[in-house]
Amino acid sequence: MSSDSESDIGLSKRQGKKNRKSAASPDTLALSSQHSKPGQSSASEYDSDEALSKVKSKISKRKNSPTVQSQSKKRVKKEQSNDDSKPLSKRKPKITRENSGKLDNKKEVKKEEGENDAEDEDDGVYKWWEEQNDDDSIKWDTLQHNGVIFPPPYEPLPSHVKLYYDGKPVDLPPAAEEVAGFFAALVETDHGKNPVFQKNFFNDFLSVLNENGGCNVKINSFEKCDFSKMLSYFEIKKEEKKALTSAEKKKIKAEKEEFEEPYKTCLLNGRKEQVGNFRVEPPGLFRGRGAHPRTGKLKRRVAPEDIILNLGKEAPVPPAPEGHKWGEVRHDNTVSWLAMWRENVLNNVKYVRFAANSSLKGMSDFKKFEKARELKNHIERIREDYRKLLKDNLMLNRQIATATYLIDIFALRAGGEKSDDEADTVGCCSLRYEHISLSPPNTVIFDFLGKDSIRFYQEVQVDAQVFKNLRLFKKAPKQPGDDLFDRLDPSILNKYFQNYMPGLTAKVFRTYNASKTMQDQLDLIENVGTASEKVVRFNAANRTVAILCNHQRTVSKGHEASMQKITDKVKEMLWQKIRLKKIMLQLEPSLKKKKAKYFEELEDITKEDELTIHQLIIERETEKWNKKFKRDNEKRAEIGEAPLPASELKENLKKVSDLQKLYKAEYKANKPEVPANASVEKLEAQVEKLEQRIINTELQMKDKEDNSQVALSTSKINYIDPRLSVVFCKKYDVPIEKIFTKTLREKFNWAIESIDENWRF
DNA sequence: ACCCACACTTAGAAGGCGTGCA
DNA sequence: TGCACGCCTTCTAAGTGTGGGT
Repeated sequence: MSSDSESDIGLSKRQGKKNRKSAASPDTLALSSQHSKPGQSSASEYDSDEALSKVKSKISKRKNSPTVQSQSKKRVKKEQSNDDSKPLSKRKPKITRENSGKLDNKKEVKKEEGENDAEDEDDGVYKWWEEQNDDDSIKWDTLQHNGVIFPPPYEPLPSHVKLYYDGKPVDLPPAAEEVAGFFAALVETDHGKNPVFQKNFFNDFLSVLNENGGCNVKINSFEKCDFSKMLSYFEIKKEEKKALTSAEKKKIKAEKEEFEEPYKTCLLNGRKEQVGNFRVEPPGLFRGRGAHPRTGKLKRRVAPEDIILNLGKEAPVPPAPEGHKWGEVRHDNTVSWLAMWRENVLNNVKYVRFAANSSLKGMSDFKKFEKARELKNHIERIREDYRKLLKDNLMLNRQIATATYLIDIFALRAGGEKSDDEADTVGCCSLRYEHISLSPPNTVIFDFLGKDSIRFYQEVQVDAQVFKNLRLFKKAPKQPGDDLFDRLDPSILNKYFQNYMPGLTAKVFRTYNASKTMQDQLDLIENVGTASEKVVRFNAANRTVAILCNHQRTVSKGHEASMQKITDKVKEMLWQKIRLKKIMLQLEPSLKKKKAKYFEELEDITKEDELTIHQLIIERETEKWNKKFKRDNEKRAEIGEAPLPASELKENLKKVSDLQKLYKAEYKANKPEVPANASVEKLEAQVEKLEQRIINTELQMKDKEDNSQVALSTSKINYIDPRLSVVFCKKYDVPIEKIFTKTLREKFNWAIESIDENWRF
């Protein structure tokens, strides 16, 4: 069939790898290239390289640009200062107040600080980015914190709220009632309707029920359980909470704040830092993403005995809750977590960590982006090499080259092995036969579920040799279920990457390509227009990156409806516009010939459309007046005034029906009525205005549609070097607040504070 | 060489909250 | 001025990558 009878593609299934379908014969190692025609590759290599050479040429262009020169100068400077760098711990005894202090003092400190964020900065803030710190194996010298917050104990439901089984109320022991309640809250959601979720929940519910002495009814069928009473009780509770006065709400919030205050921060090397997730995860039903085999299982309540605390030897150990002990207290300064426990559903470890704005997180974020920037210096060679390696005789090498190509060009993730009790999702190395389809000469269709079971669907053109290789990797006896890259796993790939650059791994390519793309996109933006217009363009650039990384979100519930609304609005405006033009022609029929173009669109609205629009307007107006009448009267009733007479409403509705009559007449006559004081000039101005509004609305609509499935935040938070955004704001005079939310500004403070406008990724 | 435990980053959903508009 | 809507934060699941033990 193919000219690629490039011989033996042995299938070596790594041991321990998830057993999918067939395991074909053990492999022969070499790939004899004798059949591969030399001319073949060169002939077809052409279009393939387009994407790449584009990238390359941009890189080489940049090399000669002045910015790069200034950059390299900077680097020299940095290196010099490197020389006198001392270990982080010895430098900067810049520890202010409450240094060795007890955390308990914090309340007063907090009061002093008041609302002012900046105040904190002028003496206390630690500008770690102004220092050198190459060694990150030691995370801290001293670490003090107050432990974790446990969720409140379960409060049984009032006795009239029950689970019903087969129509009968059930007296559940509180522990089982709690689990039933978890499900009740979800019955109407996708989770609650998912059979796997239901089954897993039900099994665990029954175990808890048995563990706690059972109940008055023999429960053995999920279908006979009626959770509706519980659900409506929860809904009532929610309503009640919402209905509280704002003063009450404020008070509750303040109390919560005060209680949480000690847990929100900790002392790292004597400096105050935020803690991220200081709350222990409450019990609940595991909400796995995609087709997760364990979704719906009970995630059990975590006891203090399950928790391992990590803090400095010198730090006081926070007391465990009354009558309890901590599982363990550890003093490991090679890690940056404050507490951990093991969760029962997947036996995964959960950590309590520093917040994103902490120095430790900031430093590693900074290093991540510097590493990605370092890849700039190696990417050309890497690309040259994998280009050659695509034709290598050794199967392993071909797979390495092909995988690298996919990771580099399509920003695939590494794709580690997964076990049977997780959702079946894949990345590059774990792609299987069925995940790509090949369509000659060089089109590849990817269709698979990636991280979080997000679908990756792309039809792309690839390098001719890549196409050949993929066909080779799919060659019989391989079949659906088999690994495409049967010789590969992320660690092999990463080892290969290390040859180019220490610390280079598959994920660095994603960061690099994302930030590089952002830089290129930002370079295209002209410095014109208002700040908000520039933000729109920034977001468009951001979107390019998000699409590259396949960051999606589920379309919101109301999306379609709200799109329809805008479409209708546009149509109505169009109709208005055309109507105005028609009036114009009645005033001055000769215009039609004089400005033929201008009147071309007169036929753009069908009679049918016209009718619908008429109806829509009439309905809207009627409703508007009815509503207003009702509301006004309600208000009057409240202040004890007599209701407005029905005649008032009638009068207004009369106006509407007059309008309706007018429209009817227009529809019949097939031409609008000319208003008394109309003039061509006035009408032209009105048309102009409408035209502008239509353009704006359509733009807004497009933006909305484009954004409906794309999540910009993930790339903004994790992939786009924040210095790019900061430089953009400085150079284009856009307030940083328009790009970064408060949280993001805190997280990226290092970028905001340290960058001048000539910085480039 | 492989496996697994561990530590850390990256991810979308859910829910809260502020705001702009009829 | 109420409320729908979209933005932001919180939550926790789901990845990647390292390193130690066998």
